Amino acid sequence: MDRRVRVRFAPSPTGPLHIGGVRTALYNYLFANKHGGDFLIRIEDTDQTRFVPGAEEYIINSLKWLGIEAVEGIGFGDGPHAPYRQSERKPLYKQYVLQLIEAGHAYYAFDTAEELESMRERLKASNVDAKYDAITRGTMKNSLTLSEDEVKRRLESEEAYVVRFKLPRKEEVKFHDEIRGWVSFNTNQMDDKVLFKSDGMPTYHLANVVDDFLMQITHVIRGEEWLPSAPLHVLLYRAFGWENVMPAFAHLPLLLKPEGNGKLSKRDGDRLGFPVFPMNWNDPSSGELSSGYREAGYLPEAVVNLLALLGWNPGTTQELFTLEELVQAFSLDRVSKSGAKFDQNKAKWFNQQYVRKMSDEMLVPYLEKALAENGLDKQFDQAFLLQTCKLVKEKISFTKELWDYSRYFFVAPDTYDEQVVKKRWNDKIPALLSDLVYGIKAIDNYNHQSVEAAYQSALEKNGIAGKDFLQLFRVILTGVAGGPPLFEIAELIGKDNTLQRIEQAKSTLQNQA
RNA sequence: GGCCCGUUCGUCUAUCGGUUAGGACAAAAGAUUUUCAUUCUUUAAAGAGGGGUUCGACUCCCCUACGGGCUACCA
Repeated sequence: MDRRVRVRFAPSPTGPLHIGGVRTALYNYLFANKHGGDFLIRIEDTDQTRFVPGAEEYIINSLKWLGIEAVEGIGFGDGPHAPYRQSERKPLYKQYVLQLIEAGHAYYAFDTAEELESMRERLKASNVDAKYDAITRGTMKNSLTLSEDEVKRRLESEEAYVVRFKLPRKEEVKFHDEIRGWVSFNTNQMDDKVLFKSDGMPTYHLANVVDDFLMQITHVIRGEEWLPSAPLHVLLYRAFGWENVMPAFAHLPLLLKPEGNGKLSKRDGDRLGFPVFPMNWNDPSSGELSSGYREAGYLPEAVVNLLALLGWNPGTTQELFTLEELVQAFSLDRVSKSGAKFDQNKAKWFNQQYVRKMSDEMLVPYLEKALAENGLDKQFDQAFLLQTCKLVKEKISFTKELWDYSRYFFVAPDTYDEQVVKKRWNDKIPALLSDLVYGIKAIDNYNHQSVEAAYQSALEKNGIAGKDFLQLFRVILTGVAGGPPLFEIAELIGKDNTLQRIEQAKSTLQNQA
Protein backbone atom coordinates (compact mmCIF):
# COMPACT_ATOMS: atom_id res chain seq x y z
CA MET A 1 0.00 0.00 0.00
CA ASP A 2 1.59 3.22 -1.10
CA ARG A 3 0.30 6.25 0.66
CA ARG A 4 1.57 9.74 0.25
CA VAL A 5 3.92 10.45 3.15
CA ARG A 6 2.34 12.81 5.64
CA VAL A 7 3.89 13.78 8.94
CA ARG A 8 3.02 16.31 11.54
CA PHE A 9 4.62 18.35 14.26
CA ALA A 10 2.13 18.69 17.06
CA PRO A 11 3.32 20.98 19.84
CA SER A 12 1.17 22.17 22.65
CA PRO A 13 1.19 25.90 23.28
CA THR A 14 2.27 25.76 26.89
CA GLY A 15 5.32 27.96 26.52
CA PRO A 16 8.28 28.51 24.25
CA LEU A 17 9.36 25.63 22.08
CA HIS A 18 12.70 24.34 23.23
CA ILE A 19 15.40 23.08 20.91
CA GLY A 20 14.48 19.45 21.45
CA GLY A 21 11.08 20.29 20.03
CA VAL A 22 12.69 22.22 17.22
CA ARG A 23 14.73 19.17 16.35
CA THR A 24 11.61 17.00 16.31
CA ALA A 25 10.00 19.48 13.94
CA LEU A 26 13.12 19.52 11.79
CA TYR A 27 13.28 15.74 11.49
CA ASN A 28 9.62 15.66 10.53
CA TYR A 29 10.26 18.32 7.92
CA LEU A 30 13.30 16.52 6.54
CA PHE A 31 11.50 13.22 6.40
CA ALA A 32 8.46 14.65 4.63
CA ASN A 33 10.49 16.49 2.03
CA LYS A 34 12.84 13.62 1.49
CA HIS A 35 9.87 11.50 0.51
CA GLY A 36 8.06 14.19 -1.40
CA GLY A 37 5.33 14.22 1.21
CA ASP A 38 3.59 16.74 3.40
CA PHE A 39 4.66 18.28 6.65
CA LEU A 40 1.91 19.83 8.68
CA ILE A 41 1.53 21.61 11.97
CA ARG A 42 -1.20 20.86 14.43
CA ILE A 43 -1.65 22.58 17.73
CA GLU A 44 -2.48 20.25 20.60
CA ASP A 45 -4.19 22.54 23.03
CA THR A 46 -6.55 20.12 24.70
CA ASP A 47 -5.41 21.19 28.13
CA GLN A 48 -7.01 24.56 28.53
CA THR A 49 -5.48 25.08 31.95
CA ARG A 50 -1.98 25.10 30.54
CA PHE A 51 -2.60 27.52 27.72
CA VAL A 52 0.01 30.25 27.54
CA PRO A 53 -0.79 33.32 25.46
CA GLY A 54 1.74 33.95 22.74
CA ALA A 55 3.19 30.46 22.82
CA GLU A 56 1.57 29.42 19.57
CA GLU A 57 2.86 32.46 17.69
CA TYR A 58 6.25 31.88 19.22
CA ILE A 59 6.35 28.31 17.97
CA ILE A 60 5.31 29.26 14.46
CA ASN A 61 7.69 32.19 14.27
CA SER A 62 10.55 30.06 15.48
CA LEU A 63 9.96 27.49 12.80
CA LYS A 64 9.69 30.20 10.18
CA TRP A 65 12.89 31.81 11.33
CA LEU A 66 14.64 28.48 10.89
CA GLY A 67 13.10 27.83 7.51
CA ILE A 68 11.19 24.78 8.70
CA GLU A 69 8.13 25.44 6.62
CA ALA A 70 4.96 23.40 6.75
CA VAL A 71 2.62 23.01 3.80
CA GLU A 72 -0.46 22.76 5.93
CA GLY A 73 -1.69 23.77 9.33
CA ILE A 74 -1.45 26.51 11.91
CA GLY A 75 0.73 29.35 10.76
CA PHE A 76 0.98 27.96 7.26
CA GLY A 77 -2.38 28.69 5.76
CA ASP A 78 -4.38 25.74 7.01
CA GLY A 79 -5.46 23.22 4.36
CA PRO A 80 -7.96 20.49 3.58
CA HIS A 81 -8.12 19.21 7.14
CA ALA A 82 -8.80 22.49 8.91
CA PRO A 83 -9.11 23.35 11.68
CA TYR A 84 -5.66 22.36 12.91
CA ARG A 85 -6.11 23.51 16.47
CA GLN A 86 -7.54 20.73 18.60
CA SER A 87 -9.55 23.11 20.73
CA GLU A 88 -11.38 24.08 17.54
CA ARG A 89 -11.90 20.45 16.66
CA LYS A 90 -13.59 19.80 19.98
CA PRO A 91 -17.04 18.82 18.58
CA LEU A 92 -15.45 16.25 16.37
CA TYR A 93 -14.09 13.92 19.01
CA LYS A 94 -17.32 13.00 20.75
CA GLN A 95 -18.57 10.68 18.01
CA TYR A 96 -15.36 8.70 18.14
CA VAL A 97 -15.63 8.30 21.87
CA LEU A 98 -19.19 7.08 21.45
CA GLN A 99 -18.04 4.66 18.80
CA LEU A 100 -15.55 3.20 21.24
CA ILE A 101 -18.11 2.96 24.03
CA GLU A 102 -20.63 1.23 21.81
CA ALA A 103 -18.04 -1.26 20.68
CA GLY A 104 -17.18 -1.99 24.30
CA HIS A 105 -13.67 -0.52 24.11
CA ALA A 106 -14.38 2.34 26.45
CA TYR A 107 -16.64 3.20 29.35
CA TYR A 108 -17.98 6.10 31.39
CA ALA A 109 -16.40 6.70 34.77
CA PHE A 110 -17.94 8.89 37.43
CA ASP A 111 -15.30 8.68 40.13
CA THR A 112 -14.47 11.92 41.87
CA ALA A 113 -10.92 13.08 42.45
CA GLU A 114 -11.28 12.06 46.09
CA GLU A 115 -12.46 8.59 45.20
CA LEU A 116 -9.55 8.10 42.85
CA GLU A 117 -7.19 9.34 45.49
CA SER A 118 -8.47 6.96 48.13
CA MET A 119 -8.32 4.08 45.67
CA ARG A 120 -4.68 4.85 45.02
CA GLU A 121 -3.88 5.12 48.69
CA ARG A 122 -5.61 1.87 49.43
CA LEU A 123 -3.68 0.04 46.75
CA LYS A 124 -0.39 1.59 47.70
CA ALA A 125 -0.93 0.54 51.28
CA SER A 126 -1.27 -3.04 50.15
CA ASN A 127 1.82 -2.66 48.02
CA VAL A 128 0.09 -2.96 44.70
CA ASP A 129 0.55 -0.73 41.69
CA ALA A 130 -2.02 2.02 42.10
CA LYS A 131 -3.73 2.15 38.76
CA TYR A 132 -7.17 2.18 37.27
CA ASP A 133 -7.02 -1.12 35.42
CA ALA A 134 -8.74 -4.38 34.60
CA ILE A 135 -8.87 -5.27 38.28
CA THR A 136 -9.63 -2.01 40.01
CA ARG A 137 -12.21 -0.79 37.54
CA GLY A 138 -14.56 -3.40 38.99
CA THR A 139 -14.51 -1.55 42.30
CA MET A 140 -15.06 1.95 40.96
CA LYS A 141 -18.07 3.97 39.85
CA ASN A 142 -18.32 3.44 36.13
CA SER A 143 -20.59 2.12 33.44
CA LEU A 144 -19.16 -1.34 33.93
CA THR A 145 -20.17 -1.55 37.57
CA LEU A 146 -23.23 0.69 37.68
CA SER A 147 -26.58 -0.43 36.33
CA GLU A 148 -27.61 0.76 32.92
CA ASP A 149 -30.36 2.89 34.44
CA GLU A 150 -28.01 4.45 36.91
CA VAL A 151 -25.55 5.33 34.19
CA LYS A 152 -28.34 6.81 32.14
CA ARG A 153 -29.62 8.79 35.09
CA ARG A 154 -26.18 10.20 35.84
CA LEU A 155 -25.58 11.17 32.24
CA GLU A 156 -28.95 12.82 31.97
CA SER A 157 -28.47 14.79 35.14
CA GLU A 158 -25.23 16.02 33.62
CA GLU A 159 -23.07 14.57 36.30
CA ALA A 160 -19.38 14.95 35.63
CA TYR A 161 -17.80 11.97 33.94
CA VAL A 162 -14.78 10.91 31.98
CA VAL A 163 -14.46 8.20 29.40
CA ARG A 164 -11.76 5.63 29.94
CA PHE A 165 -10.24 3.16 27.57
CA LYS A 166 -11.04 -0.42 28.48
CA LEU A 167 -7.66 -1.99 28.27
CA PRO A 168 -7.57 -5.65 27.30
CA ARG A 169 -6.24 -7.74 30.15
CA LYS A 170 -2.77 -9.23 29.98
CA GLU A 171 -2.16 -8.67 26.36
CA GLU A 172 1.20 -8.33 24.69
CA VAL A 173 1.31 -5.25 22.49
CA LYS A 174 4.11 -5.33 19.98
CA PHE A 175 4.91 -2.70 17.43
CA HIS A 176 7.76 -1.79 15.17
CA ASP A 177 9.57 1.44 15.87
CA GLU A 178 11.45 2.85 12.89
CA ILE A 179 14.38 3.72 15.10
CA ARG A 180 14.32 1.08 17.81
CA GLY A 181 13.02 -1.99 16.05
CA TRP A 182 10.43 -4.18 17.71
CA VAL A 183 9.21 -2.91 21.04
CA SER A 184 6.74 -4.70 23.25
CA PHE A 185 4.65 -3.89 26.27
CA ASN A 186 2.15 -5.84 28.28
CA THR A 187 -1.20 -4.31 29.06
CA ASN A 188 -1.00 -5.55 32.64
CA GLN A 189 1.50 -2.74 33.20
CA MET A 190 -0.79 -0.13 31.74
CA ASP A 191 -3.93 1.54 33.00
CA ASP A 192 -7.32 2.53 31.65
CA LYS A 193 -6.29 5.92 30.37
CA VAL A 194 -8.76 8.74 30.29
CA LEU A 195 -9.68 9.46 26.68
CA PHE A 196 -12.27 12.11 27.24
CA LYS A 197 -12.12 14.61 30.07
CA SER A 198 -14.93 15.93 32.18
CA ASP A 199 -14.58 19.33 30.54
CA GLY A 200 -15.63 17.80 27.25
CA MET A 201 -12.15 17.83 25.75
CA PRO A 202 -10.33 14.75 24.55
CA THR A 203 -6.98 13.90 26.11
CA TYR A 204 -3.83 13.85 24.06
CA HIS A 205 -4.13 10.13 23.51
CA LEU A 206 -7.52 10.23 21.89
CA ALA A 207 -7.07 13.47 19.99
CA ASN A 208 -3.73 12.49 18.58
CA VAL A 209 -4.98 9.15 17.26
CA VAL A 210 -8.21 10.55 15.84
CA ASP A 211 -6.48 13.50 14.21
CA ASP A 212 -3.63 11.46 12.81
CA PHE A 213 -6.21 9.17 11.29
CA LEU A 214 -8.31 11.99 9.86
CA MET A 215 -5.30 13.86 8.59
CA GLN A 216 -3.94 10.71 7.00
CA ILE A 217 -0.67 10.79 8.85
CA THR A 218 1.67 8.01 7.74
CA HIS A 219 4.57 8.46 10.14
CA VAL A 220 4.54 9.66 13.71
CA ILE A 221 7.97 11.06 14.50
CA ARG A 222 8.12 12.29 18.06
CA GLY A 223 10.27 12.33 21.19
CA GLU A 224 11.14 9.25 23.19
CA GLU A 225 9.01 10.44 26.08
CA TRP A 226 6.06 9.12 24.09
CA LEU A 227 7.34 5.61 23.79
CA PRO A 228 5.49 4.29 26.86
CA SER A 229 2.16 5.54 25.58
CA ALA A 230 2.67 4.21 22.07
CA PRO A 231 1.11 0.81 22.89
CA LEU A 232 -2.03 2.60 24.03
CA HIS A 233 -2.13 4.39 20.71
CA VAL A 234 -1.69 1.11 18.87
CA LEU A 235 -4.56 -0.36 20.85
CA LEU A 236 -6.69 2.65 20.00
CA TYR A 237 -6.06 2.20 16.28
CA ARG A 238 -7.16 -1.40 16.68
CA ALA A 239 -10.23 -0.51 18.66
CA PHE A 240 -11.25 1.94 15.98
CA GLY A 241 -10.59 -0.61 13.28
CA TRP A 242 -7.94 1.59 11.70
CA GLU A 243 -4.98 -0.68 12.06
CA ASN A 244 -4.49 -0.94 8.32
CA VAL A 245 -3.76 2.78 8.12
CA MET A 246 -1.95 3.08 11.41
CA PRO A 247 1.09 5.33 11.02
CA ALA A 248 4.59 4.01 11.51
CA PHE A 249 6.18 5.18 14.73
CA ALA A 250 9.62 6.66 15.21
CA HIS A 251 10.66 7.69 18.71
CA LEU A 252 13.56 10.10 18.71
CA PRO A 253 16.29 10.05 21.35
CA LEU A 254 16.13 12.93 23.79
CA LEU A 255 18.36 15.96 24.02
CA LEU A 256 20.08 15.82 27.38
CA LYS A 257 21.47 18.47 29.67
CA PRO A 258 25.22 18.98 29.10
CA GLU A 259 25.96 18.20 32.73
CA GLY A 260 24.60 14.74 32.14
CA ASN A 261 21.45 14.47 34.18
CA GLY A 262 18.04 14.45 32.65
CA LYS A 263 16.52 15.71 29.50
CA LEU A 264 16.90 19.27 28.50
CA SER A 265 13.85 21.10 29.71
CA LYS A 266 12.21 24.42 29.23
CA ARG A 267 13.16 25.39 32.72
CA ASP A 268 16.84 25.13 31.98
CA GLY A 269 16.58 28.52 30.33
CA ASP A 270 19.73 30.52 30.67
CA ARG A 271 21.10 28.56 33.55
CA LEU A 272 23.34 26.52 31.28
CA GLY A 273 25.09 29.41 29.59
CA PHE A 274 23.59 28.73 26.19
CA PRO A 275 20.10 29.25 24.89
CA VAL A 276 17.66 26.38 24.92
CA PHE A 277 15.13 28.30 22.88
CA PRO A 278 15.22 29.36 19.26
CA MET A 279 14.26 32.95 20.00
CA ASN A 280 13.93 35.15 23.05
CA TRP A 281 10.88 34.40 25.12
CA ASN A 282 9.27 36.79 27.50
CA ASP A 283 7.12 34.86 29.92
CA PRO A 284 3.79 36.65 30.11
CA SER A 285 3.03 35.69 33.69
CA SER A 286 6.42 35.91 35.39
CA GLY A 287 7.93 38.51 33.07
CA GLU A 288 11.04 36.39 32.98
CA LEU A 289 13.14 36.59 29.84
CA SER A 290 14.70 33.45 28.37
CA SER A 291 17.26 34.00 25.69
CA GLY A 292 17.14 32.49 22.25
CA TYR A 293 19.56 31.47 19.56
CA ARG A 294 18.44 34.21 17.26
CA GLU A 295 19.20 36.99 19.70
CA ALA A 296 22.40 35.29 20.84
CA GLY A 297 23.71 35.82 17.33
CA TYR A 298 23.22 32.38 15.85
CA LEU A 299 22.35 32.09 12.19
CA PRO A 300 19.27 29.99 11.43
CA GLU A 301 21.23 27.83 8.99
CA ALA A 302 23.74 27.03 11.72
CA VAL A 303 21.05 26.11 14.22
CA VAL A 304 19.37 23.82 11.72
CA ASN A 305 22.67 22.22 10.83
CA LEU A 306 23.83 21.58 14.36
CA LEU A 307 20.45 20.31 15.47
CA ALA A 308 20.26 17.92 12.54
CA LEU A 309 23.57 16.35 13.54
CA LEU A 310 22.50 15.92 17.14
CA GLY A 311 21.04 12.45 16.96
CA TRP A 312 21.43 11.83 13.27
CA ASN A 313 24.42 11.42 10.98
CA PRO A 314 24.73 11.08 7.22
CA GLY A 315 27.12 8.14 7.33
CA THR A 316 29.76 10.27 5.66
CA THR A 317 32.18 12.81 7.10
CA GLN A 318 30.21 15.75 5.76
CA GLU A 319 29.22 18.09 8.56
CA LEU A 320 28.07 21.24 6.84
CA PHE A 321 24.68 20.94 5.23
CA THR A 322 22.16 23.29 3.77
CA LEU A 323 18.54 22.52 4.54
CA GLU A 324 18.15 21.11 1.05
CA GLU A 325 21.18 18.89 1.48
CA LEU A 326 19.79 17.65 4.77
CA VAL A 327 16.53 16.78 3.05
CA GLN A 328 18.43 14.72 0.50
CA ALA A 329 20.62 12.98 3.04
CA PHE A 330 18.10 12.33 5.78
CA SER A 331 16.82 8.94 6.77
CA LEU A 332 15.32 7.59 9.96
CA ASP A 333 17.57 4.57 10.02
CA ARG A 334 20.54 6.80 10.66
CA VAL A 335 18.96 8.35 13.71
CA SER A 336 20.72 7.14 16.83
CA LYS A 337 18.98 5.48 19.71
CA SER A 338 20.70 7.14 22.63
CA GLY A 339 20.23 10.62 23.99
CA ALA A 340 22.64 13.38 22.99
CA LYS A 341 24.13 16.08 25.14
CA PHE A 342 24.22 19.51 23.65
CA ASP A 343 27.77 20.69 22.97
CA GLN A 344 28.19 24.41 23.20
CA ASN A 345 31.64 24.41 21.60
CA LYS A 346 30.45 22.54 18.58
CA ALA A 347 27.50 24.87 18.30
CA LYS A 348 29.85 27.82 18.24
CA TRP A 349 31.98 26.17 15.61
CA PHE A 350 28.97 25.57 13.40
CA ASN A 351 27.97 29.19 13.65
CA GLN A 352 31.48 30.32 12.85
CA GLN A 353 31.40 28.23 9.69
CA TYR A 354 28.23 29.94 8.58
CA VAL A 355 29.46 33.41 9.46
CA ARG A 356 32.46 32.78 7.22
CA LYS A 357 30.23 31.76 4.40
CA MET A 358 28.40 35.06 4.54
CA SER A 359 29.46 37.72 2.10
CA ASP A 360 30.77 41.01 3.47
CA GLU A 361 27.64 42.65 2.11
CA MET A 362 25.45 40.36 4.16
CA LEU A 363 27.31 41.26 7.31
CA VAL A 364 26.84 45.02 6.92
CA PRO A 365 23.26 45.13 8.25
CA TYR A 366 24.36 43.35 11.42
CA LEU A 367 27.07 45.93 11.91
CA GLU A 368 24.65 48.78 11.29
CA LYS A 369 22.32 47.34 13.86
CA ALA A 370 25.12 47.15 16.41
CA LEU A 371 26.11 50.74 15.64
CA ALA A 372 22.59 51.92 16.27
CA GLU A 373 22.41 49.94 19.48
CA ASN A 374 25.58 51.61 20.63
CA GLY A 375 24.36 55.09 19.95
CA LEU A 376 26.32 55.62 16.77
CA ASP A 377 23.42 56.40 14.56
CA LYS A 378 25.24 58.79 12.28
CA GLN A 379 25.47 57.61 8.72
CA PHE A 380 28.60 55.78 7.77
CA ASP A 381 29.81 55.32 4.28
CA GLN A 382 28.70 51.94 2.95
CA ALA A 383 32.12 51.21 1.50
CA PHE A 384 33.64 51.88 4.89
CA LEU A 385 31.21 49.51 6.61
CA LEU A 386 31.82 46.89 3.99
CA GLN A 387 35.60 47.08 4.42
CA THR A 388 35.21 46.88 8.18
CA CYS A 389 33.17 43.72 7.87
CA LYS A 390 35.69 42.27 5.49
CA LEU A 391 38.56 42.85 7.88
CA VAL A 392 36.75 41.61 10.98
CA LYS A 393 34.85 38.68 9.51
CA GLU A 394 37.42 36.00 10.11
CA LYS A 395 37.83 36.99 13.73
CA ILE A 396 34.30 36.28 14.80
CA SER A 397 32.04 33.30 15.46
CA PHE A 398 28.84 35.29 15.88
CA THR A 399 27.47 38.28 14.04
CA LYS A 400 26.99 39.76 17.46
CA GLU A 401 30.75 39.90 17.92
CA LEU A 402 31.12 42.19 14.93
CA TRP A 403 30.90 45.22 17.14
CA ASP A 404 33.31 43.93 19.78
CA TYR A 405 35.97 43.49 17.16
CA SER A 406 35.32 46.61 15.15
CA ARG A 407 34.57 49.20 17.78
CA TYR A 408 37.80 51.09 17.14
CA PHE A 409 36.96 51.58 13.48
CA PHE A 410 34.30 53.98 14.66
CA VAL A 411 35.53 55.31 17.97
CA ALA A 412 39.07 56.34 18.95
CA PRO A 413 40.42 54.25 21.82
CA ASP A 414 40.04 55.71 25.28
CA THR A 415 42.10 53.04 27.00
CA TYR A 416 45.25 51.25 25.92
CA ASP A 417 46.20 47.64 26.54
CA GLU A 418 48.29 47.97 29.66
CA GLN A 419 50.49 44.98 29.18
CA VAL A 420 51.62 46.05 25.74
CA VAL A 421 52.23 49.62 26.86
CA LYS A 422 54.19 48.45 29.83
CA LYS A 423 56.32 46.18 27.75
CA ARG A 424 56.90 48.34 24.70
CA TRP A 425 56.76 51.97 25.76
CA ASN A 426 60.13 53.59 26.40
CA ASP A 427 61.96 56.91 26.14
CA LYS A 428 62.63 56.51 22.47
CA ILE A 429 58.98 56.22 21.55
CA PRO A 430 57.91 59.92 21.66
CA ALA A 431 60.56 60.85 19.14
CA LEU A 432 59.59 57.95 16.95
CA LEU A 433 55.96 58.98 17.06
CA SER A 434 56.85 62.52 16.07
CA ASP A 435 58.74 61.25 13.07
CA LEU A 436 55.89 58.95 12.23
CA VAL A 437 53.40 61.79 12.33
CA TYR A 438 55.70 63.85 10.16
CA GLY A 439 56.06 60.99 7.69
CA ILE A 440 52.34 60.27 7.49
CA LYS A 441 51.48 63.93 7.05
CA ALA A 442 53.71 64.02 4.01
CA ILE A 443 51.86 61.16 2.29
CA ASP A 444 49.96 62.15 -0.83
CA ASN A 445 48.52 58.85 -1.79
CA TYR A 446 47.37 57.54 1.58
CA ASN A 447 46.93 53.76 1.73
CA HIS A 448 48.25 50.82 3.66
CA GLN A 449 51.44 50.61 1.59
CA SER A 450 52.32 54.24 2.03
CA VAL A 451 51.59 54.16 5.75
CA GLU A 452 53.78 51.12 6.12
CA ALA A 453 56.53 52.87 4.19
CA ALA A 454 56.31 55.90 6.48
CA TYR A 455 56.33 53.55 9.43
CA GLN A 456 59.46 51.77 8.20
CA SER A 457 61.41 54.92 7.59
CA ALA A 458 60.50 56.33 11.02
CA LEU A 459 61.73 53.10 12.57
CA GLU A 460 65.00 53.21 10.68
CA LYS A 461 65.65 56.80 11.60
CA ASN A 462 65.19 55.99 15.28
CA GLY A 463 67.03 52.71 15.19
CA ILE A 464 64.13 50.64 16.43
CA ALA A 465 63.26 47.15 15.19
CA GLY A 466 59.78 46.68 13.72
CA LYS A 467 59.15 43.75 16.01
CA ASP A 468 59.47 45.93 19.07
CA PHE A 469 57.07 48.57 17.94
CA LEU A 470 54.32 47.12 15.79
CA GLN A 471 52.36 45.79 18.71
CA LEU A 472 52.54 49.13 20.46
CA PHE A 473 51.53 50.92 17.27
CA ARG A 474 48.49 48.66 17.11
CA VAL A 475 47.54 49.59 20.64
CA ILE A 476 48.02 53.26 19.84
CA LEU A 477 45.62 53.06 16.92
CA THR A 478 43.09 50.59 18.31
CA GLY A 479 43.61 50.32 22.05
CA VAL A 480 43.71 46.54 21.91
CA ALA A 481 46.36 43.92 21.33
CA GLY A 482 44.85 41.88 18.53
CA GLY A 483 43.02 42.45 15.29
CA PRO A 484 43.19 42.49 11.52
CA PRO A 485 46.31 43.62 9.62
CA LEU A 486 47.27 46.92 11.17
CA PHE A 487 48.14 48.99 8.12
CA GLU A 488 44.84 48.09 6.56
CA ILE A 489 43.14 49.40 9.65
CA ALA A 490 45.16 52.58 9.33
CA GLU A 491 44.11 52.90 5.72
CA LEU A 492 40.47 52.38 6.53
CA ILE A 493 40.19 54.85 9.36
CA GLY A 494 41.94 57.41 7.19
CA LYS A 495 44.85 59.76 7.40
CA ASP A 496 43.32 62.33 9.73
CA ASN A 497 42.09 59.75 12.18
CA THR A 498 45.39 57.95 12.18
CA LEU A 499 47.29 61.13 12.92
CA GLN A 500 44.85 62.16 15.59
CA ARG A 501 45.10 58.84 17.33
CA ILE A 502 48.88 58.91 17.33
CA GLU A 503 48.90 62.40 18.84
CA GLN A 504 46.33 61.44 21.40
CA ALA A 505 48.16 58.30 22.46
CA LYS A 506 51.41 60.20 22.58
CA SER A 507 50.14 62.73 25.04
CA THR A 508 48.15 60.30 27.14
CA LEU A 509 50.88 57.71 27.44
CA GLN A 510 53.67 60.22 27.86
CA ASN A 511 51.90 61.70 30.85
CA GLN A 512 51.37 58.28 32.31
CA ALA A 513 55.00 57.26 31.96
C1' G B 1 9.25 0.91 43.36
C1' G B 2 7.23 -0.98 38.46
C1' C B 3 7.57 -0.91 33.10
C1' C B 4 10.20 0.58 28.76
C1' C B 5 14.50 2.51 26.13
C1' G B 6 19.58 3.12 26.02
C1' U B 7 25.43 2.51 27.04
C1' U B 8 32.26 3.45 21.51
C1' C B 9 37.50 9.08 22.98
C1' G B 10 35.53 14.94 27.66
C1' U B 11 31.31 15.87 23.67
C1' C B 12 28.67 14.52 18.81
C1' U B 13 29.43 10.16 16.21
C1' A B 14 31.39 6.00 12.22
C1' U B 15 31.73 0.63 12.47
C1' C B 16 25.78 -3.16 10.40
C1' G B 17 31.22 -10.65 13.10
C1' G B 18 37.41 -10.21 10.88
C1' U B 19 39.70 -2.43 11.01
C1' U B 20 46.47 -0.29 13.52
C1' A B 21 38.35 1.05 16.25
C1' G B 22 37.75 6.26 11.70
C1' G B 23 36.01 11.55 11.63
C1' A B 24 34.47 16.26 13.90
C1' C B 25 34.36 19.77 18.26
C1' A B 26 37.13 20.78 22.53
C1' A B 27 42.39 20.04 24.58
C1' A B 28 47.91 19.94 23.95
C1' A B 29 52.39 20.83 20.78
C1' G B 30 54.64 22.90 16.44
C1' A B 31 54.62 25.83 11.71
C1' U B 32 52.61 30.18 9.13
C1' U B 33 50.66 35.16 10.34
C1' U B 34 56.11 40.96 12.77
C1' U B 35 49.77 40.73 16.92
C1' C B 36 45.12 38.02 17.82
C1' A B 37 42.19 34.98 14.95
C1' U B 38 42.54 31.94 10.65
C1' U B 39 45.14 28.02 8.13
C1' C B 40 48.35 23.71 8.14
C1' U B 41 50.92 19.59 10.68
C1' U B 42 51.19 16.52 14.85
C1' U B 43 49.83 14.42 19.75
C1' A B 44 46.75 12.64 23.54
C1' A B 45 41.84 10.47 24.03
C1' A B 46 36.91 5.25 23.67
C1' G B 47 34.02 -0.10 23.05
C1' A B 48 30.60 0.01 31.44
C1' G B 49 31.55 -5.02 33.93
C1' G B 50 30.76 -10.33 33.79
C1' G B 51 29.14 -14.57 31.29
C1' G B 52 27.90 -17.07 26.81
C1' U B 53 27.35 -18.06 20.97
C1' U B 54 31.37 -18.26 17.29
C1' C B 55 37.38 -20.17 14.17
C1' G B 56 36.74 -14.90 15.44
C1' A B 57 33.07 -10.23 18.83
C1' C B 58 32.39 -3.04 19.84
C1' U B 59 29.01 -5.63 16.71
C1' C B 60 24.50 -11.41 18.38
C1' C B 61 22.24 -13.49 23.37
C1' C B 62 21.90 -13.35 28.92
C1' C B 63 22.98 -11.12 33.71
C1' U B 64 24.74 -6.94 36.52
C1' A B 65 25.88 -1.82 36.83
C1' C B 66 24.96 2.93 35.22
C1' G B 67 22.06 6.68 32.44
C1' G B 68 17.36 8.22 30.61
C1' G B 69 12.01 8.16 29.81
C1' C B 70 7.14 7.00 31.52
C1' U B 71 4.12 5.89 35.63
C1' A B 72 -2.26 12.61 35.80
C1' C B 73 -9.23 14.23 33.86
C1' C B 74 -0.35 17.26 31.20
C1' A B 75 1.19 17.05 26.62
